[in-house]
Amino acid sequence: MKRKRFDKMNCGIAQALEACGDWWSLLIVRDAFFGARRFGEFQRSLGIAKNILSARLAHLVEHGILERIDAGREGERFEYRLTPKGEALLTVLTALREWADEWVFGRGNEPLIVRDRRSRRRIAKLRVTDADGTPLTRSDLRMEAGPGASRETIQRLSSRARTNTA
Amino acid sequence: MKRKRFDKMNCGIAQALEACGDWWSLLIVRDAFFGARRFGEFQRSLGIAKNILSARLAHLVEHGILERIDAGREGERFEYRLTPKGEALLTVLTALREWADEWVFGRGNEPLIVRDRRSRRRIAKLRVTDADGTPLTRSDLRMEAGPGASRETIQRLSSRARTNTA
DNA sequence: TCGTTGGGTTGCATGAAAGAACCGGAGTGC
DNA sequence: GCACTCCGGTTCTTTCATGCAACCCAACGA
Repeated sequence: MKRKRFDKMNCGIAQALEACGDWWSLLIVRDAFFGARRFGEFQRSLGIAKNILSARLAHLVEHGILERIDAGREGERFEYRLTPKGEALLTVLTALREWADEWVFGRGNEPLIVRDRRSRRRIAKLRVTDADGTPLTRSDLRMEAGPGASRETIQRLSSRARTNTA
Repeated sequence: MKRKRFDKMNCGIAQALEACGDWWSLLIVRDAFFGARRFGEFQRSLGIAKNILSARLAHLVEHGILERIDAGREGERFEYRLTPKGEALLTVLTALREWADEWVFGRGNEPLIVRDRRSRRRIAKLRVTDADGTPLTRSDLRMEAGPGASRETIQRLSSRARTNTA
């Protein structure tokens, strides 16, 4: 039985995972952020099998996250570069890294520090906030159906409003 | 050949993916954010196979993202609840959703809108910024080894500093 | 008491990942 | 011109993970 895909789900998280939620995919994107461009760079840096890397790169290209560009004249040399859609994953990567820094490594054990190139100061931590910048947590939030909500999404949200108040 | 795991990698993104980067895992966490607690709730909501759900829940509990709590007196009824470590994944889920809202669905087609419960205003979009709040993109950033960096991480960063300036 | 529901486990069929081998074209040395 | 190497893959085999259906037992519920 083929693995279930998320592309029919009416949910942004599912769609994002469909595009780059496969095993290895976000590490490939991370390497692209670090400057990797060539097949061999990704392969050596990650220690991934070549056939898997090949499939993942194709999937990311298909979803518009990477772009495959001819690099050698007339040749069979290619580069994989982040598109704007791919560069927009910076928030996702940053959120993952900051989560692990705090909850896996612990403060003071971060393997990587990200700074603003000019000011040399560390970047600000990502936070979910109100429009005014007040930090919010799970219980402060309220989910509503948006313009693109399917009937199931609407039903799901309204049934939850009745039954659940966590 | 057993699937490669990321738990030995000296990288926050890899560690985060090790904990919740499996297929289905973040959707389970999403459902927990939406209020799901019981095995059957997750199963019906996601349409996931029961054995896989069982394995994923165990993995998330093992990594301290969910907590398994007795729910029936004396009984074999359990609930799965987000721990603080799990609730901290809110930024990750938000980053994924906002990315898909913009790059998959497109503005004006979001299936879900998240508001502050009190002010009823939409939450602010996550952005990677300087300490002052100035938005930053990939080229504004500079990666440095942190206190928890391994020798390989240090080498990797210094070799990149020499060869690459993207 | 008997049926039903919840919360799983087990077994099987099939797809996906790891690793190694192979391959064709471009460049390099001689 | 010819061997040799590197790059960027593809193909093959083995083993693991996923999906599905069947089964199971403890708690409720009537």
